[in-house]
Amino acid sequence: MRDLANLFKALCDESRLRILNLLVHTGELCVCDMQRILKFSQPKVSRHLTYLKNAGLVVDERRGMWVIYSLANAEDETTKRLMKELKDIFDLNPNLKEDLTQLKQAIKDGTCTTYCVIYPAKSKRKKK
Amino acid sequence: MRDLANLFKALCDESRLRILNLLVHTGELCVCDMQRILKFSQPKVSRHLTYLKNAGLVVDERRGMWVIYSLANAEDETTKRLMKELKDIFDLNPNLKEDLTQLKQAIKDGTCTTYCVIYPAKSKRKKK
DNA sequence: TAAGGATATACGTATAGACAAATATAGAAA
DNA sequence: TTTCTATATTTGTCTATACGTATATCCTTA
Repeated sequence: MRDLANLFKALCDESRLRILNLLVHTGELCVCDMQRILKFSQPKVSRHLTYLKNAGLVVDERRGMWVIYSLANAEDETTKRLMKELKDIFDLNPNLKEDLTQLKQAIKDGTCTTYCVIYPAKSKRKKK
Repeated sequence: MRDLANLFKALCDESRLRILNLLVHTGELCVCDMQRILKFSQPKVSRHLTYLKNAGLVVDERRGMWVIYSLANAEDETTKRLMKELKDIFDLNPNLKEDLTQLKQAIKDGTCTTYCVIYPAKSKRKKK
């Protein structure tokens, strides 16, 4: 019960929703990419990612110099359902769509570290 | 965007989720019933209901001495989808189920004002 | 009008958490 | 080792909001 409230707590911040939106569409992204795309300060991205990680919504993995965050595989049915719904809800939102435009632009410009430096071979990757 | 975060803000409190759960299953309920079933102080119920009302999730209507709260008909697609999903999510939660047991008990005992005093004729009512 | 029940609001306190700025740490490369 | 880049954490400040207590308001009924 408290779990359910905490799940929504992780979702009740605009910055975290924007981060999740990027991850929903890419699967994974390094911190500095989110920072650049969303124009957040570095500590700001980091703090929100820590929050999402503690809430069990994302996982992180170090890749050399970078830390890659990706969506966690939800363990419980509730989180699973909600995250699935979230995907659709995100697509209804114009502002979130704009963030995705920025993301695509960064990939095209070669300024997206995850796609252009860490994993240059492919733009769609399989999970490890 | 801020709207979406605010929607989740309304859902990120355990007390408000418990209130919504009752409303999801009854359609409508007066303040004093929620207070008794959830064992909340009167100002606590009232404050959370005001919060939910400002968030556009519930509407209120005075019926003589009582104020009846019911679920609002969501105007936007996002809220609509989320509330629909919420219904299923609530049913997965044992604690919320326990609240419903208390509710049914109150109806049986005749201590549920909404069902036994305000609308004694029927236990399932149509909306006004 | 007075009284009482139902509901809302005001106030003070406590806590969570958002932010910026500064600092710390980790890994890569010189 | 030193340096640079990426990321995390600490600190201090500020805001939102949860709570209980006290008080106000609204409506019904005597």
